Amino acid sequence: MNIYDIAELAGVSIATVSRVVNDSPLVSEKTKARVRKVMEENNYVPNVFARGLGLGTMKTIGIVCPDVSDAYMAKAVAYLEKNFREYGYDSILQCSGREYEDMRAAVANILNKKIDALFLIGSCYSVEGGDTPAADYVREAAKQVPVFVINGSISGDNIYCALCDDRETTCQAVRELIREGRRNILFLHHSDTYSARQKRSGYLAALAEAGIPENDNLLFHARDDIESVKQDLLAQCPTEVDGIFATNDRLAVGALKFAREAGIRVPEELSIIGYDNSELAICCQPELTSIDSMCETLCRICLDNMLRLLRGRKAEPLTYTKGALLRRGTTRF
Amino acid sequence: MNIYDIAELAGVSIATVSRVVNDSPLVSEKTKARVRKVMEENNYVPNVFARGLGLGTMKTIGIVCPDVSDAYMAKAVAYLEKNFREYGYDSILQCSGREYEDMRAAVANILNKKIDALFLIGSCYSVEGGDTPAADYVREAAKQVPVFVINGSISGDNIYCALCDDRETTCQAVRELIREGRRNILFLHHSDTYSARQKRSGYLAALAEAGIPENDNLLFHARDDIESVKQDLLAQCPTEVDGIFATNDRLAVGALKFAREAGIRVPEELSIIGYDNSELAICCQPELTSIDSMCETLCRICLDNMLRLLRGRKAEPLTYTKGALLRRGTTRF
DNA sequence: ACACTTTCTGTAAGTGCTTACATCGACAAT
DNA sequence: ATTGTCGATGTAAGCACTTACAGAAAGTGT
Repeated sequence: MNIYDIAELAGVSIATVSRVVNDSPLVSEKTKARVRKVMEENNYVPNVFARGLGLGTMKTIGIVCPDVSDAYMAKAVAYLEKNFREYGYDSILQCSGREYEDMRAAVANILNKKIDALFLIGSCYSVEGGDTPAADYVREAAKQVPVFVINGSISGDNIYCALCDDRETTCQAVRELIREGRRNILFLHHSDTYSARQKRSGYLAALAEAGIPENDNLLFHARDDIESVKQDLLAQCPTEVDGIFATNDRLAVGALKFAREAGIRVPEELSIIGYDNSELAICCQPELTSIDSMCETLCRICLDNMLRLLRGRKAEPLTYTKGALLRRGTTRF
Repeated sequence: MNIYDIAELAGVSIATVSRVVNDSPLVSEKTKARVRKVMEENNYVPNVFARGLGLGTMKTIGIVCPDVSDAYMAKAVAYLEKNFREYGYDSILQCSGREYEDMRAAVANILNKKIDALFLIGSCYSVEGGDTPAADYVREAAKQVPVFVINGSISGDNIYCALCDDRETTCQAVRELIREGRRNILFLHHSDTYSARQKRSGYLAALAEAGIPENDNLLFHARDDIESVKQDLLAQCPTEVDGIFATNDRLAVGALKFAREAGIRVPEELSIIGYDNSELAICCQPELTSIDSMCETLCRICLDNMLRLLRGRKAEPLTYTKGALLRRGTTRF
């Protein structure tokens, strides 16, 4: 059942059918109605490929993220997908893993699909100064199609980023720990992404403000699963630590488990703050004080930028939001 | 840069270029090499739409799930997407929500994309006897393209399901609770999906085996977020309860929080078992005994079935796995 | 040297749609 | 009656590929 069949059945030309499909004002309401009826009766659906060939676009948006099974990314993907569809776009998804080459391949592959826009999720696509190899292929991609980065920052033409001001947000959170009287605050991180570095920078700034000297022993690198974090801390956590700022909730939960095992009371002797406000935070005991990193807000910003762009208007290349500190049981404030 | 340009530059016809792209044995190695070189130099990529038009397929697989931000589904999507790509397929994703009409629309929409196979994730697509309205459109879809259902069961031609034998798995778990000496075991559930009914059936079977009479007060319906579950249980949990079987980990964690708030010791006075073995399970204290519902195993089965089918061989319409009980701190066994 | 394969390459006809341009009828203005 | 205008429809040329079929080149056997 193709456009010719419909044209024949409706007694019009294929051009008219095509116009009806696209709801062109060039067709009279009368013929529109007639053609539509024939289409419904034969449940005709235009062939996407032919359509794409003619139009050069298929109304799809590509999403690339390192790993959808990560809660933050899953939330973002879910939100984006839902909203895209409301505007008539479908999404094609590609999980790239975290290796440079795989990410590059993922982006290259998804570009071949003639997408109308590319969304990247996660700070692993970020670039500090703006000139690491990882950013190159994104800039390359941006030559073909607008690129939107959620929770990451890449400078360049046709690249639009929305991110949480992790530095400032972290700084404020650490300030609160200091106000509680904590002096030996551990910075617990896993990877060395842009986002992690921003957080570290905010952490150091808060210490500096309070006149607390830096201490390299307090920059603690751990593996990224709950059990390993616990083990790593049990093995080498400096004894004087009275506060832990973790770059994500999983690490924070690991820290909490470490405290329990080490017999350290939380929050009496040790305060813990997580990041991302995932479901893990309200799952543990005491519930974890965490930072809402505004996943959906960032998605919304990128989405709005995209719509603006598609309507021929200007979009904002870089937007910051601030995270919100959610006070719960692992801190005293 | 299209096939004509490459043909001209390489001094061959477009047919030859096309054959090189498709690695046809009809082209001599010599010309293949020459054409490939030209393609690389100009980084030529065949147009997907034209390709799709000619071939009638674009090597993409559709995935429909109610909600990717659910941990189980996210895990499945991640696994599938990764594996599809290994076999040269891309994935297009659609989150359907849990409403019947939305699910129907999602499936209809994704079918228009000329996908090569359709994957459905989640038991909300399931059908007990095989004849609820929800199954109709899936059967309709199966006329166009093979359908694979992960953790759900729909009978029909060209539909291939893989699911965890929730009934038997639940039955075994409840048996263990009984062996522990529990007599008043609460069945804590949220929705009324096929999967939930299977679990209930297993629960009842275990009770029957042990000669424990059914008690409707012990079939407890709660809302599906941690805080609400806790509230619901605080409000109306029968006092004699000494065991809780929850249909997912979130509910189980809610139950754990309830116990803590009600001053009931776990596992001394109350045992709790969850389902899905999500990260939540190892996050709480004591860690949650849970059932691994074999997400990736089920995905693997469907994937294998698909590959078999694409190679023209027969696939298994219905495969069961058994879940694995992971004993942790919320039970005494 | 000839016929006959075999191997490789080219020609051209799809594939189903969009859209610039042409056409046609109706109606208004002259 | 004649020209002009405008709205509705049709014609045909893309769009970038695949592939059946034709044909040329090369190799084989006699």
